[in-house]
Amino acid sequence: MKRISIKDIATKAGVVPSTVSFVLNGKAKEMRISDAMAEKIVAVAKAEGYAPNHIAVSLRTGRSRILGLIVEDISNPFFAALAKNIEEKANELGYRIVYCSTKNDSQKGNDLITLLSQSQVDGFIITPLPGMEQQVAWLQRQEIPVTFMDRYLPGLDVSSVLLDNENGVRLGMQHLLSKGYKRIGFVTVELQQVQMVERQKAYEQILQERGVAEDNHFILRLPFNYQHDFAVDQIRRFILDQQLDAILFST
DNA sequence: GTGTGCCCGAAGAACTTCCA
DNA sequence: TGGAAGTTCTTCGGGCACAC
Repeated sequence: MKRISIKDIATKAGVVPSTVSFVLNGKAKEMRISDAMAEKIVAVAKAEGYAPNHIAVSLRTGRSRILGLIVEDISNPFFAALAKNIEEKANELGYRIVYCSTKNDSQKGNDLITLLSQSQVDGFIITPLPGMEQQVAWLQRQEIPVTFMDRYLPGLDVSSVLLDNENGVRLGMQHLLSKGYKRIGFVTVELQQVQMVERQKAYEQILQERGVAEDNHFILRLPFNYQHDFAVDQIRRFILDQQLDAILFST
C-alpha cells in the first residue's frame, strides 16, 4: 500500500506541496493562505490519513526529534523508572526516545553511539562506562548534545545529572549508627564505575571518622551479572560470617 | 574504479499572478 | 499600484544507475 505523502495531498487539494506544508505546519496565516484553502487542505489530509514522513523531515531539517537513551540495563527497575520520566518529559517537548542497554559493556555502548548517531538522533542521554570516553568526545566534536545520567566520566566536560553519592551514603550510615548498630556491612557490585567507587569511599570514610578500625569495615562485592539466588546466598553468608547487625546496600 | 546526475519528501526563500 | 494568494526552485544526505 502506497504511503500518503504531502505531494498526494497537494494533488488532491489542487495546490502545490509547499502550500500543504505551510497549512499542516500551522503557517497558513503567515503565508497568507486563505482560511477556505487551509480548511480544504486539512480536510483532504484527514480524509487520506496523512502522517508526516519523519525520515523526510529529518532529511530536510537535519533534525529527527529523537533522543538516544543509553543506559546500563533498561529492564532494571531503576533505569526503567528513569526512562519513563524521561520519555514523558521528552514527549511534552515534542521528542521521542530510543532506548538501548549497554549491559555494562563499553564496546556495546560505543557501538550504540555509532548506530544512533548514524540514525540522526538529535542528542544523547547516557549512563557512561569507562572505555566510552573517545566515542563521547567524538560526539562533542560533532556538536551532538550529550548529557550523562547517574554517573560521569572524569576528564570529560559533559553536563551530568547525578546523585549525591557521598551524602546519600552518609545519611544512610548516620541513620544506622544512630540506631546503635555497630557492625554495618556494605553491599556493592564489582564495578570500577565512579558512582560505585564514590559510595564505597564514603562508607569507609564515615567509619574512619567514627574511629571504627579497618578490621570492622565489612564489604561484600557481588559480580555485576549475579543471579538472584546466588546473591541471596552470598548476602546470607556475609551476614552470618561477619556477624553483622545492619547492612547498607549501595545498589 | 571513479565521477556524475537523479531521485526521494519536505521546508522555505524568492518569485509570479491576480484582483481591487 | 500594492497587498494577497499561490507557485517555483533549491536544498538537504545517501543510495543507485549509468557513463567513462
